[in-house]
Amino acid sequence: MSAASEPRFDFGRAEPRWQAEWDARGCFLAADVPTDGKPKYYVLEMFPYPSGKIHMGHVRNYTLGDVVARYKRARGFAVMHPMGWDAFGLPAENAALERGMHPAKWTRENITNMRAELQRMGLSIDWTREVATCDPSYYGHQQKLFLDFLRAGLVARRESWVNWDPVDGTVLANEQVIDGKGWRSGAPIEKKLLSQWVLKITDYAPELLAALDGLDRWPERVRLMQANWIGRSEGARLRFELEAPAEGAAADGIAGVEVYTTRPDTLYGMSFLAVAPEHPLADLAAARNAGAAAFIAECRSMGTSEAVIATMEKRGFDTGFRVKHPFIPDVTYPVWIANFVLMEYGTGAIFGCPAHDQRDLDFARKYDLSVVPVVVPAGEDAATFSVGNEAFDGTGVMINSGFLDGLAAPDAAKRAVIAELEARGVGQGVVNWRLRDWGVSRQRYWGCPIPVIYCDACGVVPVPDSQLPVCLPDDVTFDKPGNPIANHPTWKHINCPTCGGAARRETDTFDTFVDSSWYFARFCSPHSAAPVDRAAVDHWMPVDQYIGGIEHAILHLLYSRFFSRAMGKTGYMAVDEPFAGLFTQGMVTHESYRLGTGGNGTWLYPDEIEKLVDGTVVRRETGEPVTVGRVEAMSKSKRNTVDPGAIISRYGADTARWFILSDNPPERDIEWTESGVVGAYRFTQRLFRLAENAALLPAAAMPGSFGPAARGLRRAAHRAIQTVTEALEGFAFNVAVARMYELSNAVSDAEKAAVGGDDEGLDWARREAVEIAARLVAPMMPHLAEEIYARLHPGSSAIVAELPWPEADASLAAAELVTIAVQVLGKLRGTVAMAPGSTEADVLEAAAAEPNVAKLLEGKRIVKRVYVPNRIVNFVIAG
RNA sequence: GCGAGAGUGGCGGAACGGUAGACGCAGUCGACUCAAAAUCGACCGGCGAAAGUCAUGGGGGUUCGAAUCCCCCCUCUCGCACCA
Repeated sequence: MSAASEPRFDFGRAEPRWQAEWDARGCFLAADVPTDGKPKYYVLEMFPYPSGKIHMGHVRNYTLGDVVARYKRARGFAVMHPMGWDAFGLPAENAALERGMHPAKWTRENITNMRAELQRMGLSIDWTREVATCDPSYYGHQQKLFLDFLRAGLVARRESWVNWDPVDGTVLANEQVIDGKGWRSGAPIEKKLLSQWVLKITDYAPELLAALDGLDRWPERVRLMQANWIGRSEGARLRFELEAPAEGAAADGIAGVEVYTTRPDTLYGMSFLAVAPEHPLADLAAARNAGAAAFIAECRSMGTSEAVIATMEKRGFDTGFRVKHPFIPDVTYPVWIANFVLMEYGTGAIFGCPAHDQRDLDFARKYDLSVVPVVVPAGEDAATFSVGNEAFDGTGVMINSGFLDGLAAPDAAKRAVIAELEARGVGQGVVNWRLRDWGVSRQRYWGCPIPVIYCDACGVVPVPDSQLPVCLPDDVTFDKPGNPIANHPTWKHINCPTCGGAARRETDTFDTFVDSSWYFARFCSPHSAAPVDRAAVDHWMPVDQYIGGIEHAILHLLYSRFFSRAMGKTGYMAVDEPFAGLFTQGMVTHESYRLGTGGNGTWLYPDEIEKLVDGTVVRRETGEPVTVGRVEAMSKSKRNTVDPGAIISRYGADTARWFILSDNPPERDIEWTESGVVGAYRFTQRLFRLAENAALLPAAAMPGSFGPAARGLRRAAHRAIQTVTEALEGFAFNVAVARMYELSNAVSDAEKAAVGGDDEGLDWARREAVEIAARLVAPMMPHLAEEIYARLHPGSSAIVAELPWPEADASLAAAELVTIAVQVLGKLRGTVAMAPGSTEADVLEAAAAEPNVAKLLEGKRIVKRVYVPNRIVNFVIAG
């Protein structure tokens, strides 16, 4: 057969043709409120930010979801699989600043491009449900939800600290703060207190924690991370009286400091008290002490991110104030301002017990404060136990602690000390939560306007529902510092809806996490005049399978869980948990390349380099040497990206889908390699060729009996139905791919056996196996599957996308013999082949007779015989 | 720093506590070819002539049996509240 007549899967023609066919038949449309009686299945992947082009992470995410959607459809579910755009956010404003392009135009162009790219992937998406969060027809409903939350008491106004760039006159995201400086201006950033709208997620902290137990189709680690984030702790609040009241500027002197601790049992090990730089007592210290003021000012320039605060050097300033110990008369401790104490957690003040807390110990060693152990580990001598540079935070027995001595720490001692605090009226046991209320105000243009009005006479006035949506002004400029909406000459000026007097609009917009906290509900009825249609959400919610990156394990998922409850409270929805099943995928990584040999040259794109036969890597155009860097997440800054569009053009969507599924488990990071893609491409061609050869065989009635090769092939095919199904159910897509390779190898073997051979029924079995292969591979490579099926059934109007999932014949799939491993003392010494139903006695006899095993057993006493049916025999011998 | 994961041949990985390395990629040799590509066949963890033996990041433990369960350590990844 010459190369020219070699059958080839022409993806360039086949893929658009099948996409058009699915579209024409409406294969993937769902109804808002279906009446077909089928069980529903809602598959959702995290919607993308429209950055301009899809990246490999998207290909992976949406391929995973599409496999699930297509598989569930074949299993008889009515599947809803929508797509939309998380279209508000900072990058659009950056584009405006850098290229003078309006965020709306930039975003809409990006959406158009990315939609086309996603459509080329052959995803089984109901595009009639598409929404973009930057569209007033979406965000107007969000404003309505917010106003209903406000009326329901779920919203508050509160001050909080933000990163402030004094040069750009703007608030910075944590990621825009680099080494304490603004990324654009380079100016040292400051902490600034701003009045913000918050959603009261902490009202739901206990419930959000408790309900995690019911999320049995979520990864355990995500539930753990959320539980830790919510951070329930049991401790005590206690008040320390100042030795002498601190004089305030006015009459509001401070007489004491309230502290929250999870370890009240270590109270006798105290050596200092520390307050956050933002604490009122710190303010008082600053008022009378220039050193304190300078230290606080320094702390102000260190950013608001917890990670930054926790990793920097622990530093403090002694205010000169002293507090009294609640139980020990006449003993006082210094009050420090410390840069590692968080104003947002607990009361913004701690007592320091260096012996039993690492941060306190580091601080005490730096400033030479005393370190008194009050808990000794079991087995340690109280007289000699001391703490070096490692705090002891384990369980033990109380010492040096007055009435607590001898009690078990921490639990019994905690109970005793709390009882004493309560008896003396200086403190009480409390449950504390790490979770903070959700600040949703952003001083940015490209977001959903917060629909409130400020009136000097009436105060804060919600925008009346009839005036929604509050649309963003289009005619904004980005040439001045600050928020473009606030700078707009007229937009914010409005008459108060209550009194009619002059008033101004809120110029802050919502955090984009608000947009993504309810889009899954909107997808159920994307054209509804209300935020959601109750019948539609009642039918479709919760999402049965949600798929996205692990990087969203906490914030997005927790906010969405809160939002569903808030929408429940305001009557929009009855489902508390929006995502019944969650799958978190790994990242897509690639080698990175830098010009030169020092590893610090310009980053190069993968298609700018060439790997020579001797293993060295050079720049293709110039031959300059290139350093191959580590494999890491694809990112624009490192230029280690691969453009999915180019891959699809060159190898086809099925190849891209197949590779991204094949190489490793979906929850793990995947390294994109060119050779892997070529391998995937070869498989599409191989499967097509095998299938087409079989399709050329005459279609005939099923024979009455089959020869050995035909029986073997049928066994392989029916086993593949079982194993591929099992793998898909378990999200083990890489295993499903491996099973498909095994089936194609079996078809290939049969093709060879057919040459010259005369095996009864082999032609029929080949056609059967190839049809099974097409239907099993369809969720993963849908275009190829259709193409094969069409060759097998010329003239038929049936398509794989509308066919049910194949059923395995278990009797055909069963093995004729099983191999049982035989061990002696746990080491493999041989195998025996047995019929599947063999008795234990028969298997043990055959195992003992295996020559190698018999040799080892000779003259020995068998102490124990371990027998695991169909798997293993282990002889434990003595003597 | 705190919280959460991951680590198996040259590479990606497979493996209800039960034959470690399925399947793929790369590679080596061979067939076909004028040649190349494609395709097909054989080999493919280390040591050893073989019998064997050592091997799942490192060190301990539980078990008849551990990649899998427990403890300690190392390395890498994710999150840390205004990136999405």
